[in-house]
Amino acid sequence: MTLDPDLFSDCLPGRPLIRIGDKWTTKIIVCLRDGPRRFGELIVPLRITAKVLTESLRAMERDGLITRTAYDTNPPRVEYALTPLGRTLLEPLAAICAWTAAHQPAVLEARAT
Amino acid sequence: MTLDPDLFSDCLPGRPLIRIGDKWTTKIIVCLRDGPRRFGELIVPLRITAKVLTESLRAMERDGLITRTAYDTNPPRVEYALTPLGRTLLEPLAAICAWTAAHQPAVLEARAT
DNA sequence: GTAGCCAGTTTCGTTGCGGTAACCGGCATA
DNA sequence: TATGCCGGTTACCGCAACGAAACTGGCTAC
Repeated sequence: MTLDPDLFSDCLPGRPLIRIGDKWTTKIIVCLRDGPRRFGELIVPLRITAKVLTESLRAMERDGLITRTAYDTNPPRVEYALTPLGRTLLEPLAAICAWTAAHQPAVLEARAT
Repeated sequence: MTLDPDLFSDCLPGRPLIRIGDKWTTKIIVCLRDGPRRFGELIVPLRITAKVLTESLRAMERDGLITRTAYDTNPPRVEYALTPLGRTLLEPLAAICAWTAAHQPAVLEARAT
């Protein structure tokens, strides 16, 4: 019982990470890695529904991870882009991706036995 | 529409990561960082219920991340420990923790405005 | 005038994670 | 006899994430 009950207070909040634990945030960030993208350019490769994509984008905008830019053209054109803050997430995300690529087979094998 | 629809197939499976997206796995791994721990030594600092802890431990055992060792004593004594595979998760997890420690204030500030 | 494009919104329903509370079985102590 | 400890199990429940489908609105092209 030697563990500090608040061991995680500054490192692992309620959820493992702000919006990193959910299904879509990480994928959206990876998708915006190479520059701004339009709504329709996110919805197709992510295979996400419009409603869930909108919700995710709004939440990430609130958190300062992305920006939303609407152009007053026709048909409407909206671009989403990573903020500098959002861009800082690419590095730890890459560490996670590397771990998955390296060890997922081992996990799947363990799960099978 | 230039993105490969299978962009994430080898990097970000259905969930962001095997059992990394959920609420407890990361905390359990951090908790076992310094050596084996008993059931009761996990349940107290994690502030988790017995049912959810049992479920999480079983799942992590299936995935080969931890081992469960039951000693035939009285009262019963069960120890959980990280496997070498589970231990490899500490490094990417540290990257996430570092990001959170560095940028969580910025996120909270963005959320407030 | 009708059809299509883009970026949504709305409604409704499903699923699954996590939580609460009660209970169990073997042993030890009072 | 009963009470407590340890490591669970079981039944039930609520909520938030997720999804499918239909609809909107402004503009353009046919």
